[in-house]
Amino acid sequence: MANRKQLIRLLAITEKLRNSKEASFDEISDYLKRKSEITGDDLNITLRTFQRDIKDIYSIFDVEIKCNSYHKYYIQYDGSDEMQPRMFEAFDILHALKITNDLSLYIHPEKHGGGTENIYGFIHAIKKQIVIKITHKKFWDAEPNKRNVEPYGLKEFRGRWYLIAKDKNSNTIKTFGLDRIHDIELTKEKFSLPEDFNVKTLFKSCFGIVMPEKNEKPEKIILSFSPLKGNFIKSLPLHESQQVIIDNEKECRVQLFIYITHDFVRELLAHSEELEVISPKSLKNKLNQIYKSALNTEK
DNA sequence: CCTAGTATGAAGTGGCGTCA
DNA sequence: TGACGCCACTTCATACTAGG
Repeated sequence: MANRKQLIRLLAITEKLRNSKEASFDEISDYLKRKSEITGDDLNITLRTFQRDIKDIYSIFDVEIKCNSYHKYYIQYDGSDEMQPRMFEAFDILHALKITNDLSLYIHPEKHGGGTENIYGFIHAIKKQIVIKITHKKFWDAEPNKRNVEPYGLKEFRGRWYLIAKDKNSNTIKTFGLDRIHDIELTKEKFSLPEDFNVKTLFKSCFGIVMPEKNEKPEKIILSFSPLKGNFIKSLPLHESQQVIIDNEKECRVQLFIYITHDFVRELLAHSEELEVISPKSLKNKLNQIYKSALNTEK
């Protein structure tokens, strides 16, 4: 299982460089020393381990750290965008819970509903490229099933964590809700990541975590919201491709470029009469059909 | 059957030499 | 000077064993 201390250290280094833009190894070392006093873990390291950590931070968190000509380290590329802060949060909570173990008499945390209790195991397997056996239970299945998967990465969507992994049975990339995974087991088998694989580009045109069918293509979607709802949609975009094309006292019209997956359709249904689908026609028809069948009381 | 102690292999770390 | 490969050493996690 992944070394908890090491992960805390990687987080601390990333945190330090995020906060102070750039720092020399000595400054980072000082920071770790101070952090050690707070957490009780000895996080002190030598330059050699620090250099290894830089590589680990890149492979686990997709954060690239470089050294400039003034002997200062800085974050050159931060691929963590909206995803990692939540991950850090999950770690922090986990870590805090570990620290406050003695307080368990007084504190009763909900048993990590998000399934994050296995997160160290997942990170370890992703990093080491180890095939894992997961016991997974779908919402609609009574019986959990076991399957061997190649873990590629983790993704957060609307407060839930998902494992992105290749199912060894069907040879397709799937997402598994962490709260649906009851148990993980590391196997002896290793795998290698496809060269063109990148979690971010994989989900670029997805609404959430539902993967499109093989031959499906992302589509240009134009939606018109009521002005009131529009304010909400503007502050909390449906997707990163969202662009506001009309914004007046009558409507707020936005354009998206994504796959029409069933989770996206469900999201649209939630906006009911405050939303009108302008295009494509097929999506408009789909929504109409769902509304119609919902009204059909004959069933 | 459970717990504490021990053995063993794996993973993490530090130091040194080399390269750019 | 920083990055990195290599090797030796340390630490950690797990399996195993003995004793209650």
